[in-house]
Amino acid sequence: MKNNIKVQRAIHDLTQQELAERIGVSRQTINAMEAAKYVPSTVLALKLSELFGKPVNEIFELEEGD
Amino acid sequence: MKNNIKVQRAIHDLTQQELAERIGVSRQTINAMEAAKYVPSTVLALKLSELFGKPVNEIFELEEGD
DNA sequence: ACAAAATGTAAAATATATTTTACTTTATGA
DNA sequence: TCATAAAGTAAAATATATTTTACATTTTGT
Repeated sequence: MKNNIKVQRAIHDLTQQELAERIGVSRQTINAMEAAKYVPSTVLALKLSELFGKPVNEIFELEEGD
Repeated sequence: MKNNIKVQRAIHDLTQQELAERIGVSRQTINAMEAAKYVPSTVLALKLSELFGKPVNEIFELEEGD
């Protein structure tokens, strides 16, 4: 699964730290998520969706092998 | 977080077992997910989205306390 | 160039998703 | 009614998300 969190974060001019605080996770979680190092929960995906004003499907996308 | 998986499953006329096989999880995972007993991964949400032809945001929704 | 902020990364600890097995209860069709 | 499929549930085991702490590297502004 891939995502465009880094782009969305740039659009909304947020640091990883700020984004982390807004959705209630650690900075490392944001960092690892952007690097697609693991699969976040659906609650996190929905929170990002809400904050960015974008559907989950436009932030996250399935890849081969998922 | 709440969801309408049970309804979607009815629309597509699938048993929990069949749905589980389609998206590659156990039947208990589907059952527990319908009962909102835990938060599934974003990959699962996207697979349901793909199978049901519905955006993740129309299958899952945040609630107070999430 | 310097200082400070932001980002990348990693290991250990903890919380939680998911599986497996197994049993019970409920719905469905002959 | 009887047999069977489907759904509900639970405990233990395993995999994985997330946090915490800590440090290295890169970026940014002055």
